[in-house]
Amino acid sequence: MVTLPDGSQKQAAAGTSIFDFVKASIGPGLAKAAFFAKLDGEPVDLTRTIDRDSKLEIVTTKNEEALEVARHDAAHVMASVVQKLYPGTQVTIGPSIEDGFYYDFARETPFTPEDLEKIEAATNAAIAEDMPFERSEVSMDDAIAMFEGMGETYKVEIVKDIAARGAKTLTLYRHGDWVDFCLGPHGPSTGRIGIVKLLSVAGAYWRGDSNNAMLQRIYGTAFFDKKALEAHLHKLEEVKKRDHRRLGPALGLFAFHEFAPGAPFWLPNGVTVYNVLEDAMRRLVNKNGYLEVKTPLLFNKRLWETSGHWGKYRENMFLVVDSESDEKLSLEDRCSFSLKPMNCPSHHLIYRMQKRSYRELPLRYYTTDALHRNEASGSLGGLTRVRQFEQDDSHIYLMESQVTAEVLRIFELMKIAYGAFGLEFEATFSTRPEQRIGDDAMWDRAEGLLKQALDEMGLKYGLNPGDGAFYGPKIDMLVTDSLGRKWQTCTIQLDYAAPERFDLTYQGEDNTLHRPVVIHRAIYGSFERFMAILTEHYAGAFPTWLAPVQARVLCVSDRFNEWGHTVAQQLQGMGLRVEFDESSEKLGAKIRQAQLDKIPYALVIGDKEVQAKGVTPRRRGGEDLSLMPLEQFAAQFAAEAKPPF
RNA sequence: GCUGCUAUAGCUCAGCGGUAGAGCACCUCCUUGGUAAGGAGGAGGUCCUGGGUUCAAGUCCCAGUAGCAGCUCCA
Repeated sequence: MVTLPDGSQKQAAAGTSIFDFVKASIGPGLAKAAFFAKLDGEPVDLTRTIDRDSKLEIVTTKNEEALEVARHDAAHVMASVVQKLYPGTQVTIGPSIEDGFYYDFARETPFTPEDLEKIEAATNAAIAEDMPFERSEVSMDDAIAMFEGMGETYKVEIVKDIAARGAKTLTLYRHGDWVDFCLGPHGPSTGRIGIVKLLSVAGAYWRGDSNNAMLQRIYGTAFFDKKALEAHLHKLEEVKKRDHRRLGPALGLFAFHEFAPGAPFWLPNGVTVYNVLEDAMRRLVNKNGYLEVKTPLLFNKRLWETSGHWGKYRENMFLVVDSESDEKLSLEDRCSFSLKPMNCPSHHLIYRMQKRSYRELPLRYYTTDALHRNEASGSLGGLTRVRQFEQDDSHIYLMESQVTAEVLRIFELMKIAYGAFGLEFEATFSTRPEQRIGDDAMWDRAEGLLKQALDEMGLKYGLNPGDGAFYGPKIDMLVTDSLGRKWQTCTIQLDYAAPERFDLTYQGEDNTLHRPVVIHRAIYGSFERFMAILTEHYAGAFPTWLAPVQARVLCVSDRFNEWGHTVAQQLQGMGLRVEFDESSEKLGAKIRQAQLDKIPYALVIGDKEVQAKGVTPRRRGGEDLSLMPLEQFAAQFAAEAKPPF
């Protein structure tokens, strides 16, 4: 007896394949559209036989999950083609991933872009051959012998691992004369994959470990039809257009120079946005009991020895040679100073500058100083990974009993800040890792406090067991932008180690000394990364309150310049960021330029406006407002330009 | 840091062994034009840097630097 998703039940003769059952008992149309099935929830091939009462769900090519399977099919086909075209190449793994798939190959000579074209063509040709995927099971010993015979050393290694985990048999999938092992399921045949497009080659370490051999990874994607593929490629183009690395220089926000890799130059427009963000955050934290401080950028390494950075983080620190140090010493010994990579240790020093009372807690220090981290050259990229940046960084010193309430306060600030940008956020809760300090009782308490805060906030969160810092559990925030992409912005971390290392204390109500707990938190995270997110989120068209230039005055002819200048000056006098277009272009060209510069308002001035002492505003989207008196526009413009927090 | 790719005018790119090109931007002049490009003229380049091959090198080879796609890393 087979139960279908709609609850209906149908009789199936024992031993019939799912495909035959569907064709006979449900309909040939569904059988034709079917890609794989779920038998009692377990994904299986359509060739799987039904041998007991079960729930059956047919997954058709309309379903996203089918596409995932098809992409895995595509990875198999591509691997088979690569081994034909390039004998001696070993296969390793090839999963389907978001939006596509990849396959890692072991080969002396890397693949060139020309190779990729050849492989792509041959892959699509193999798809056209419409070879069925055939599933079989073999014993582990047979599997090992088979892959050893084929000289597939990586496969042998994986199979041995699987055997070591207790598996008795291995599932093989064959199409044509090519075989690989894999859990499956696969689609019915190669012909059902649709169309494959290969995108890039890159190196990837075997098993993701940089001590291992570098493999050649080919990335590709597959779609059931050409139209869907083209839509996907078009979407990639659109994302590219929003890329902050392209928009930043084009809109005069920021730029990079070879002489300072990983350190942005903030151009006038970018500084304006940066400052608006920074001012808003400063107002917000000031209203919420934070105390702003500034600390040195350059510190004696004794600070980092105290904090533990010298041991654990030195590779990422920019060390500074003390010119008065003994030249005979090693270079590292001469580097008695370092630029700070984090603010926490210097905040701890301030905490220690006087005796603290429980009455002062929670004590919240806020800093936006520049931080320097010597990130690996290959990991730099735009504003999302830089070597010099600033954070809206805070360290909060409090009693354990205050933690939950304080975390809730932080969530409230995040809600205000992210809400202003229309960014949704969710949380990931990371708990105790294997390597950790403190006893289990401490971790129980700490995790309980954070969990309580998450629950009280009603925040959606996922669990990341074992991913906490060695010194405490943490909450990571993921924000979702206008394209649905997720970005990690900040973490809220509980720290039980720093108070020990820095011997931080407070005098309690009971007149004895106690250890405070430290919370590390930032809301934007780094201003640099946040600017990147916002630039792409808004596609460079910042809302009026953030826009570097909020309005530009455009005169129909320079005969109207006098009133135009009056308008610009009056608005500027109100603190609004208004420009005057001096060019001798026609109005259409000026409008076009304002639009390309993504300025929220173009203020058109001609005869009528001069007569009426007014302006005719045009919104960035193309919407024309009607002629209105300057005072009226100024009032509504000023309201719109006011930061929301 | 690792693998691969890339580097030509401010930007986007073409050129590919024989003394440097286009579009846009920029400058000058003309045009005074009502909602996404008015016209004409002009200026602008140690073709990333350093080596090598060659009679001859943006053009081929090697190295360095930076960027890009990934991998590793990411408090």
